[in-house]
Amino acid sequence: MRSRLKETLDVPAARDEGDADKTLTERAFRLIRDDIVAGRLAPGEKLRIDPLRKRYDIGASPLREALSRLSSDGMVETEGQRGFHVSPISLDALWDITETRLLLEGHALRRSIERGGDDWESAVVAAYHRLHRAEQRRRAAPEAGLDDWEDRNRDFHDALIGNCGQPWLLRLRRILYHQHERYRRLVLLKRPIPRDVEAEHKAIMDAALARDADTACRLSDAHILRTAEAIAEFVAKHPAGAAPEAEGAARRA
Amino acid sequence: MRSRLKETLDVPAARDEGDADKTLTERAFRLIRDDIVAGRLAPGEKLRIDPLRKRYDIGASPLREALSRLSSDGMVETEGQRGFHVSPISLDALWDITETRLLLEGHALRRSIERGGDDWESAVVAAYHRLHRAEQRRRAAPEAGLDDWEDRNRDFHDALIGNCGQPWLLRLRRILYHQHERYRRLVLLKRPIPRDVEAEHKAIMDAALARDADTACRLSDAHILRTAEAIAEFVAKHPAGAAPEAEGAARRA
DNA sequence: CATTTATCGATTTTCTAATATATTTTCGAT
DNA sequence: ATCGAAAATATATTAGAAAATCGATAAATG
Repeated sequence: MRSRLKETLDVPAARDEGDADKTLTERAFRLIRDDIVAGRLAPGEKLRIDPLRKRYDIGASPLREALSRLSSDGMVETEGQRGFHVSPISLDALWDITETRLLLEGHALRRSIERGGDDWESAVVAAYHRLHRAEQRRRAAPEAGLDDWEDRNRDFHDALIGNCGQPWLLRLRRILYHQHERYRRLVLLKRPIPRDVEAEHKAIMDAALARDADTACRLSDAHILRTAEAIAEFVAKHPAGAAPEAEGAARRA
Repeated sequence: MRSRLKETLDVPAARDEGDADKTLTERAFRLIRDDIVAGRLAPGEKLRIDPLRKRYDIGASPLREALSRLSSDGMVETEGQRGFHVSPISLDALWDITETRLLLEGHALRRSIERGGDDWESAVVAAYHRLHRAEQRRRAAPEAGLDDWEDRNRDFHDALIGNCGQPWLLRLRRILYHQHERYRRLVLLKRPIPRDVEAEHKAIMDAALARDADTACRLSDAHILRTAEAIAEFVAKHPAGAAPEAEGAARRA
């Protein structure tokens, strides 16, 4: 009778939501979102339809539908008859996102651990392994595999909380994760990871597999908070890009 | 520097998000969502474009954009190239939504109370007063003012948590509130409110104004849980409409 | 003369209408 | 009955037209 919670466990290393780009709208959605998250579309930048059409080779309607969905996810904003633009960033928003994510992720992690199960355990171990490999590879070629590392980092955190049995909780938390990822990557564009994130991941996994929910949540909170603090520090020093209104479209003047 | 948190307090009794329907897309978004929440579009019902065009007198593109946004909010689902349909309902989803909302609403309420402030207090009192008047009116004409009562009930709960200072928390919680409202109204279509909800509202407000966050959260949790239990009981007895796939479109056969 | 207000044109966004693509149903043959 | 091919239906997409906004220049006012 129950139908869709396949995101929960079935495909541990699956890509994000909808998976395969069955329609141009889905394709546009993923491409634009990834460009925003990766910083290739700058915060506050105006998103005019024609340039986007050429950039992605996709017609106006699918683009507008994708942008509509992204506006529901808070990645772009749309105002009246004035088109779309990438959501600006700010320190306030960073802390808002961080605290709310802390709340959701903590709850989901605890539930996930309490429910336990063999499938979940092996999914966590597998995801950690894949992430570990990406970390090693990244140490060799620091700039190269960032996209890859991000994918696996996301998969690892998804696997940890994926057993909580609350699709809505996971859904909302994923929105925040993507927002958080955007802030993080704006920093990672210019700096390497500043601390031993790998060890933190291992500690969280060990606590989770030992069914020690309190410790796992504490470590997870610290993990997220440390990241947010690093981002905040960076943003405070380099205020560039903080809600710069129009940027990147300085083609005319 | 900070820009948009006007939803938080500025306009206590404001209607939902985007307010005025500046574009047909916004208009379609609100109309369809309200029809789904009010049960005029049944759970699982297929949403074909042509019938919708005639129903709302809006073209295909704005409709599709509105449906795209609604799919991000979980009100409709879209699968590959097979169009849109109203999200089905289920007991599992009800509890998922309820528990997740409990988490967000509790946190937001506590924050809101802790931060206090005169503006917030008066907004809460005003919203309660408006709700109170609607309750009285509804006792006189039980069926009539349901839409009105729902608006004011939403405004009251919004006012309580609106002072938490976390726009993202409010944003995600609002998604869940609408989902919850949908389940509730599917029941209210056929039954009156089964308990003294008015007294519960008053108790929550009193605790909030007394800055007793623990009590307010406890009462709020109980309030939400009791509602969910009433819905669950009803849905268990009347399994009709639970993921009925295609319904209401039984025009052909 | 400086500042504001009004107006026009260019650009952009929004929407309608028509085309192409995919899916579902129907119908006939095995 | 079951399967497969073809028609019918619906969806997704493109192209083009209508509405609105923005910027610049000109007129009006203090």
